[in-house]
Amino acid sequence: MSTNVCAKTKKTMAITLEKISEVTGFSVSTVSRVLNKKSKKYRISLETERIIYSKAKELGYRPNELARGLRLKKTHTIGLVVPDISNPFFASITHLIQKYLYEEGYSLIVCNTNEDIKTEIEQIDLMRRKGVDGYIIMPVGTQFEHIKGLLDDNKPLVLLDRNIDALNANCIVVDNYRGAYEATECLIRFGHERIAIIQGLQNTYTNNERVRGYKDALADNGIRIDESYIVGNDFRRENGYISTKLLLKMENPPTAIFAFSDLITLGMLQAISEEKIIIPDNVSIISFDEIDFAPYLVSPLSVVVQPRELIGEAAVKLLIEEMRSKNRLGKRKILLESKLVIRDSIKNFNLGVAAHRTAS
Amino acid sequence: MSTNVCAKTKKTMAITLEKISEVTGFSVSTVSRVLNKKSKKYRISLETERIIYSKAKELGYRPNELARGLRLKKTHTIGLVVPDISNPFFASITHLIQKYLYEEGYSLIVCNTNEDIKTEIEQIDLMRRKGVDGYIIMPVGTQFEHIKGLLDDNKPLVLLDRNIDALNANCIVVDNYRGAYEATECLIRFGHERIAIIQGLQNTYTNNERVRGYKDALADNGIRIDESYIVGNDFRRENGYISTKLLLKMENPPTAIFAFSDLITLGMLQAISEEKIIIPDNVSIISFDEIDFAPYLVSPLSVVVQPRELIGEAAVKLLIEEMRSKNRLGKRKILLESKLVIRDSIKNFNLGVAAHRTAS
DNA sequence: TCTATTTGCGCAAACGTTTGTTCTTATTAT
DNA sequence: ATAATAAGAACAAACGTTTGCGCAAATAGA
Repeated sequence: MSTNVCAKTKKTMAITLEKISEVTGFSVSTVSRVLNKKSKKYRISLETERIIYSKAKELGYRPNELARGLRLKKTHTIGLVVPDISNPFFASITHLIQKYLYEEGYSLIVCNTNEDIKTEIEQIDLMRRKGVDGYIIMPVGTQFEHIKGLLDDNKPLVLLDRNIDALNANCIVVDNYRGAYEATECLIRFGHERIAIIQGLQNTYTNNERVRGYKDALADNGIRIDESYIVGNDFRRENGYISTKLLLKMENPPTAIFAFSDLITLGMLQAISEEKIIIPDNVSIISFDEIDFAPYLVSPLSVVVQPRELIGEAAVKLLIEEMRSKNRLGKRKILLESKLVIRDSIKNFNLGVAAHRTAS
Repeated sequence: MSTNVCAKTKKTMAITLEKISEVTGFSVSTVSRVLNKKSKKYRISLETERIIYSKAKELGYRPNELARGLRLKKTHTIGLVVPDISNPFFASITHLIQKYLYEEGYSLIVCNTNEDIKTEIEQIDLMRRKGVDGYIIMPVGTQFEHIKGLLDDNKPLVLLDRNIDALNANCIVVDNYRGAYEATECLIRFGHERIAIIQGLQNTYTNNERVRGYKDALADNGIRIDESYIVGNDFRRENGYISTKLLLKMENPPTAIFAFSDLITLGMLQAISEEKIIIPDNVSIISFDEIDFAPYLVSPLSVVVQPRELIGEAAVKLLIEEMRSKNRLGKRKILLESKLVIRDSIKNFNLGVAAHRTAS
């Protein structure tokens, strides 16, 4: 191991093809071909192959992926853009994406945008410069010039969780409209009419769809839409807290609140707890996103579950497919179903008691 | 924009220094120097600078970071190795690390090891080949040859959450021993003697320390250590579920259970719920790791909180410092304090009632 | 006017790969 | 014995940067 120490700098130098070439006496090209398993194709003798292999192993050769990427224009790295990786929903998806990509031999560069479009633009630009082979993006908003630019490179790209209609890109989304519609309808069936929603970030795809589902459910059931029951503007906890406080203080407060994310629900629970209000007796709640602890809350929480595993798996599958068959196979838009899980957090006015537990 | 389309392949080519050199008539070196803000140093005229800048902007020049990395031996990328990014604790830390690194101008490559040493070794090797500038690692176990190899390159490295004593590396850990000791002691003060623990992965630093804290607390209070109350071997949910079932089925079941992770607690709650056992009347519980929903659970959960923000921030700070001052400034080991938060999940035998709420 | 200095910029090597082409030698066929 | 072929391996260009050095022209000093 003393062979890889640079004489002048005394620093250990990385083992390169050249070094192996020197010690074996074969040219760099031959070494490269052997190590890339191209011996047959280039008719390298078995003896040569054996020598090179063993020397490479002995020296602990490790190919320089930068050089390789430069030459090959392939980095085996995928860029993932996510709004907030500390959100359990996104964390879970990230986990799955990383897992599947690893199985396919890809690494992952992860970027948080914190729902900030400027950061998103910068981060995507950076990934592009780093030569990632493809992108999985959960975009912040409806602005998309920077993503359009990406499509022009024609590197594979899939939009996740949030679609941008104006963009001809692969995308995988959950049927947010239907999820919200069903949740709202369920509340209505249980006798609620004053139903509030706490929105997430406005003008995001998911939020728009959910609001639409909510409104249509009300309209279809002949309930007037009261804009004062539509509050909030952020998917985070603080929004849930403040918005709930506001709702509870109304002269005619809602009998049910529909929170548009798990973190909003967290803030909401805090507010409700502080106000010493009882779920579901005084207020019913339902939330978007699975919450692991939902069944064990003071009042087991009803939720709209999104199929995280499917989302992560489908994203990688789509991306890999597009990488394999580089010829245009048309962009695909995949719509996944959400699932309503009713627990005790909804009061059933028709029975005069709490809703019957349907699932755990 | 038609200038960047390759005549033969009809594909859009990336804008390179060479392309800018062609259209402006200046050499590649001059273009490079201008774009790297080295005009003064190399005495490039302001006029030239202006021309090059505007052309670069017009063409949308984007430096190839692979080439740059190859030449400069710097990638401005940090490798993060995490056991399970879907775990809220790790997700939260990852988020913070990414945030701080971004502020410092670094990207993040993230690897999940799923607590598997083989994956860890592979992933670290891959990062090394990709030329990351530094590493933040939450190692799986106590095996460390592969990490030692990293130290030999002398790239900055910080071990997080889990220390490896045998390794002379920077590291940031929480005082797991003390956290476990205090939690156990609290249970004892409340009159518990049959205290069980559900361990995480054995032979990890965190687990070892916690077990040690638990045992010492018992010993110091004159309680015999009963090995049958020490169960489990994994930080995940399933372990919590199964281990709890086993504990509850014992002929002489524990009056309190101390879960070594949030996910273990989740499984535990499921088991307790299925067995229709009441917390804290029939069994008291306390858990390692903050759980956002802890206050709103059927029985508000007592926890040992670890300072996530500090962990993430300290990790990045240490790493950056080591990168800046490349001269050896000695490895540092930082120990952070955990905090005990008592809620209603612990029965106080001394009062004959549930513990008084101390904090929310 | 002649030399010294400064100004402005280009040449070319290097980073570590991959791969089409070419070159040498050995083998086979005629 | 000669030509054709095959086997084995080396050459060199290319990927897109950065940077030490050198060179010409312009300016300054004498």
